[in-house]
Amino acid sequence: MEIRTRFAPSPTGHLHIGGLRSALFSYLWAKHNNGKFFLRIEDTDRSRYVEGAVEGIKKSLLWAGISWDEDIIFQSERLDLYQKAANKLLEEEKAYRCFCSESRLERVRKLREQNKLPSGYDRKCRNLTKEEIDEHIANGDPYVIRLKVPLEGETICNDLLRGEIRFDNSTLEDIVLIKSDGFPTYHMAHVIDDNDMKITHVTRGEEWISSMPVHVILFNMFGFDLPVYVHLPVVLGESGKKLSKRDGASSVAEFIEAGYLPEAIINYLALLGWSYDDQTQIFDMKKLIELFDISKVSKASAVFSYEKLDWYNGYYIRNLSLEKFYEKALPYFIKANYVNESPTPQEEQYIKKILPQIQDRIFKLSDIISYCKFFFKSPENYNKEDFIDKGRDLQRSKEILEKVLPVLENSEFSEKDLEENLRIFIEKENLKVKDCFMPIRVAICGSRFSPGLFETLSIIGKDETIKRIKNALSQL
RNA sequence: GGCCCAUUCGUCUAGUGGUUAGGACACUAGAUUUUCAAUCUAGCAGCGGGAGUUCGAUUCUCCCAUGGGCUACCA
Repeated sequence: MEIRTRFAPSPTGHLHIGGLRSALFSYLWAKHNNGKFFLRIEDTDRSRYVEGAVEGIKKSLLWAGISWDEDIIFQSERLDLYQKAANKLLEEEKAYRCFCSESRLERVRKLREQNKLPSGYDRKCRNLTKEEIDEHIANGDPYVIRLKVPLEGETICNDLLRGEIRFDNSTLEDIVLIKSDGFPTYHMAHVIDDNDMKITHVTRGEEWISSMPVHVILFNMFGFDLPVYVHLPVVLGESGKKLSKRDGASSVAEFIEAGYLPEAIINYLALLGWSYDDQTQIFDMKKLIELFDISKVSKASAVFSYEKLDWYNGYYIRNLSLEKFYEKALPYFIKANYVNESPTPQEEQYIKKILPQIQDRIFKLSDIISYCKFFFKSPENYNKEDFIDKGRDLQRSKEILEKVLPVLENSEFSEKDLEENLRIFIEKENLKVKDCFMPIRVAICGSRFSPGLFETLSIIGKDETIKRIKNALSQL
C-alpha cells in the first residue's frame, strides 16, 4: 500500500517552527516509504484568514527542502463535498440541525460551569420534532449541523505512538460539523479530506488527541477506513509553554532572516523528538529519508534549544565551500551596507578573503553584520581599557604601537611577511607576544576579539592599518 | 471542575527485568594558541515520589505529584 501523508496548516500567519517539524516528520515518513506527501490548506475559518500566509508557508517549506506532490488542496474550494457528506448524515439521523444562538450557547456554557458540570452543549436541538425543524427552516433561522455522538459506551482510539486510548462516550460532545456560514469545521474537513486523499497516516499535533474519538466515530459513520493516527509532541519554549515569540524566533521566516541554514534547521528539528540511535548527530535530508522511522518519535514534548541549533548552524557554516558561503553571506554584507546590491569584482574578492577568517567564528549568517564591521569601517571610538592588560598599562601600549609603526610601514603585508617582521620586532624589543599583538588588534578592530592578526592586517591592507594605528594613538 | 496525554543528566535523547545507565548541546578543566573561535582530551551531571509484582526493578502494574492539552459555529 502506498504511504500517503500530508501537512495541513491553516493560513493564519507565518509557518511556526513546530509546524515545520510536523511537516518534516510527515514528509520523511512518506518519502522513506516511497510514498506521497501532500500540502492541504485548511482555510475554513474566514475570520482568521491572513492574506499572503499561504505564500509564506509554501516559501518556508521549500526553503527547508520540503516539497509536496501534486496540487495544493484548498478546503475552501471543496465546500460542496463537506455539505453533501453532512446531508447524508442528516438523512441517516446521525447528525442534526442546531438552531441555538451563540448567546444561548454561551449562557448554557456558563451555567454548566457554575454547576460544575462537564462543559459543553446541552443538546437542546438534538431531539427537535420534524415540525419544529421545518418551522425554523421556514423562518430562515440560521443553523449549524451537529454530530449525534453516541451517549453510551466507549470509543477506542489508536495512536501509533501511544497505543490504545479509550474515551467514555458520555464525555463526548455533539460537535459542530458545518458552521452556519456553510463552512465545515476542522473535524468534518479532516475526516472527509483525509479519506478522500487516501491519507494513510494522519500526523498532527497532540492537541488533537482529545477530539480523536469524534473523528473515529465519524469515520465509522461514513464507513471509511480509519487512517493511522500519529499525534506529534509539541515544541516547547524554555518556559515549558508552547514555543512562541517570547522565547525568541518562532516562525521559520525569522530563522531564515537570522541566517540559519536549512540543513541546520532540518537536522536539529529531526532530532527534536526523534533519534536514530545513541550516537549519530549529523543527518542530511537524504539520510533522514533513508533512516526515519515515525514509530520512534518521542511521546513527550520537547524544549527547543537555541543553543543546540546554533551549534548545528555553526557546524554547517563551517562545512560550506567558499562559493556557497559567499552566496549565502552576501545578502548580509549588503544588508549591513558594507557593499552595494551588486558588488564589484574587487568587492567580491575582498569578501572572499574575509569569509574564511570568520567561518569558524560565527553561529549564524546575521553575525556577519557585527563581526565584519571593522573590515569595512574604521573603529570610531576606542575603549581605553581594551589597551590595558596585566603588566602593560595604557602608556606602554602606546609606546609599543608607536614603535611598531615603522615595522609595518616597511612590510609587504602578506601574511607571511607580516608574521616574520612582527616576530623579529618582538624579539628585538624583548616583548611578550601578547603585548605587541593585542594593542595592534584593538587599534585595528576596535575589539579584543578578532580573526588571526596577520590575516586581518593583510586583508585590511597597509594604508588602512597605518591610518587606524595613528588614529588610535591620537585618541590615547 | 471534567476528560485526555506525558515524565531518563540543565536541555535533546539512547537503553535494559540484573548495564560502570550510552551519546549530543551547554558547563568546567586541560592541550593548542597572538585574542576570540574552531579542534582535540578529560570531567561534571540523570532514571519525579510511593506502593506492588519479582530473587532482583530505571524498565511491568497501580496510586500520587508535576507539567501539558482539550473542554469555540479556531484550527
